[in-house]
Amino acid sequence: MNIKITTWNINSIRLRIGLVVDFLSRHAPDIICFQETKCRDSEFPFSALRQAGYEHIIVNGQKGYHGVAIASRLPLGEANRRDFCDQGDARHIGAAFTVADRSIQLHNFYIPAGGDEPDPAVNAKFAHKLAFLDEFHLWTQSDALAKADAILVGDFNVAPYEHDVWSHKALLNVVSHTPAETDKLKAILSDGAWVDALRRFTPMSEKLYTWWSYRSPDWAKANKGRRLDHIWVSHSLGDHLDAMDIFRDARGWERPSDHAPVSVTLNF
DNA sequence: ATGGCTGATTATATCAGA
Repeated sequence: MNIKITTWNINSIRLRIGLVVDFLSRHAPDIICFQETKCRDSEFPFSALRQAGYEHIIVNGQKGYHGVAIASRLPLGEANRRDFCDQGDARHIGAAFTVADRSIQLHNFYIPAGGDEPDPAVNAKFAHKLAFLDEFHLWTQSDALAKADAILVGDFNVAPYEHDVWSHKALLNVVSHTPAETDKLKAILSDGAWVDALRRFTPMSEKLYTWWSYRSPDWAKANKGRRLDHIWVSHSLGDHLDAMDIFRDARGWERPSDHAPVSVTLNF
């Protein structure tokens, strides 16, 4: 059997619930993970998602910004929400689901963007991002996770490889592609516990983007994108990866998110 | 050409995104 999992930085779930329902009707993932829901849990559009067939919903929101959620056709185990860096931010939610008699942990992240200045000494947001990545690294090595079937998804706000950005040279000192960030992300991957699922299907020499700035007057023509959104699977699941899609069309829908939805399909 | 935009806020300018 197949299972399809989508991640989408939706940039306000209330504003774009219509686009979400459209996406779900067209592509029918089993599970969808959202970032930047930008609402309190009490304001989350549960009923629209339930009507679309996603009965199992867990949320970790806050007023106005950040916020993550998971909506699923499959039952989800108890939600866990870890406050990385102890700042009270809603940036993580996780839960287990079962497929083919295997229990798989699913963790959904919204890693800090990091502000403008790529210097932790003068930019507290960048310092926060680097500290978050360090804590994330340690957490991936914890026993509970290291021995599990697990999938990590979300907006990591880092484009780790040369061809994850439109110009490696132009962005080397731009937050999201600085060596301070990309080295940390690559170190987590190179520990060997994770498969970068999008790159599993696309050669390192090919450009691959999931985000295009709102500021470009013609984002599609300029195509100055970055691969900020990620799906990593534990090595135990690597051989089950069956397909990957970046739904670039969704970036061109009316009043779009600046991120495209990204899916992987696993086969068991 | 790192911002030319966008979203949320007991708003009408400020913060956040990246």
